[in-house]
Amino acid sequence: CFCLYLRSSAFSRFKSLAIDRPVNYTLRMSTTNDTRERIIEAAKSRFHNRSYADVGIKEICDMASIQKGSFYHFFPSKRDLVLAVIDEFAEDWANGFVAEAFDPALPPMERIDYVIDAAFFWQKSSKELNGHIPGCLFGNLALEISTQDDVLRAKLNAVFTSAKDRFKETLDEAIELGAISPLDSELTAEAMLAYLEGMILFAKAENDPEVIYRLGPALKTIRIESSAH
Amino acid sequence: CFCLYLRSSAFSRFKSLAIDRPVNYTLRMSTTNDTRERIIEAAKSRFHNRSYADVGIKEICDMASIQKGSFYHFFPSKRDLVLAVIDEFAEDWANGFVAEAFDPALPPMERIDYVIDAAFFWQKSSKELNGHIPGCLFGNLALEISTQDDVLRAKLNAVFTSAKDRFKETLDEAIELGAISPLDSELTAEAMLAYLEGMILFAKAENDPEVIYRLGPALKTIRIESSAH
DNA sequence: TAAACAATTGACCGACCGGTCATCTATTAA
DNA sequence: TTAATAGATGACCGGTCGGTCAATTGTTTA
Repeated sequence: CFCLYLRSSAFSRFKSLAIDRPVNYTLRMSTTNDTRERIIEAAKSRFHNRSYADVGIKEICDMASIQKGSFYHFFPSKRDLVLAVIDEFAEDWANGFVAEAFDPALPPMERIDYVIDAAFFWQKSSKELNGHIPGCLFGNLALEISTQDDVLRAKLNAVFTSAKDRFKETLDEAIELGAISPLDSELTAEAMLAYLEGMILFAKAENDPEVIYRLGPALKTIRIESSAH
Repeated sequence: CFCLYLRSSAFSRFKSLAIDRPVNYTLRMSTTNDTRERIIEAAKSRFHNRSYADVGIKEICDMASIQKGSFYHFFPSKRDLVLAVIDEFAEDWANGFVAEAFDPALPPMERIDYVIDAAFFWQKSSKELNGHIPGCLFGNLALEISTQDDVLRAKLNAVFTSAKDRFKETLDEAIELGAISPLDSELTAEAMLAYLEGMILFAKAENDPEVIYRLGPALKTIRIESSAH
């Protein structure tokens, strides 16, 4: 499973609260109360499987078994919620999907293959649960709200950039080992990530995870040459 | 400009009404009353620049300078409206963007370059108008509603398939002319379209049309080999 | 000219939207 | 033990959502 929700979220809460609170206070927070986490967990799942605009606060509260007043005790607005959801999901992603796919023990170009596998199994297992492929939460949100909220857009961009960096490291390593001929690793990394999002978009549109296996082989063929100096 | 709205929409109305209506009646419809077209035009622009869920009927009516009752005289529901919007936009797309990019007078692989140019200028001019890159309406809708409405999903798939066919024709022609080495043109066409959608997603997330020029060169490097027999 | 029908109006519907607030309870620190 | 504060409650707010409808106006056919 790609989700290390409990571990990662408990850690992040501890970290953020420890800054300006006494230690024993922080311990209480991180051990007993989980309402905030339940809200985020509920929102994460709904936003991922439907859309930001389509999911209401009431529905999230019902799913987390709390009242609306409690929600606004933890989040000033729906927008602040989705901001937190992106943060948490990015952490899940980095610790789960990305960490698993970009395993440093693997030869660099095999990691790229592994990204395809990871994406396939993720979407496939989601489909088995809900009947529909949810796609990539970041891609979904990026297309839904990029024109409407520049702060959210920037946050999503940051997530993409850190994912792109993983591709770039891998490509640089592959070049160094002579596994591939030199290229512009920065741009090629971005291109590969774009292709990955495109594949997932098609898989979602066809509601068929096999699309990822069909189109996957092209990922490693993507190249952008270094520009001449 | 990629939009031949007036010409194409007038033609489609004529066609669809001529089936079961007397001729002079059809002529009146296609010459005087344009309310339905104004509704679709307003919805097309709003859905493209924001999202399906975020745009209300009231707002579309205001934009088209009609009352809500008039809207429901032409469309049974919001869902039927977006169905019609997809139809019209697909026609605009085929007659504009696609027809222009896949110019048969050009050598096949140059058409692929031209797709990048067309996508770039389209997004760039949209940004100059509204301050934000709208992306691809079909990609936007596919990610927003694929999990919620299988009929809409199927309709969007049909649009993608017809676009994919243009890529496939072009690749087959290039292979025949010896411009590229043989490959699986069906899959490679789908892969190229996926990459195109991925590029546009990134351009929208960064709100920068230049992304399309940066990542564009990789489009022609995408290859999926024919599977062995 | 009259009947028929397309087109339009604007008030109206219940449900739900994001968000507020006074109030109460549970926990903690002093 | 008490004062302070976090957490939770549920009624409530104005506004908007998609959608309905009876009545009116405009145009065409008979």
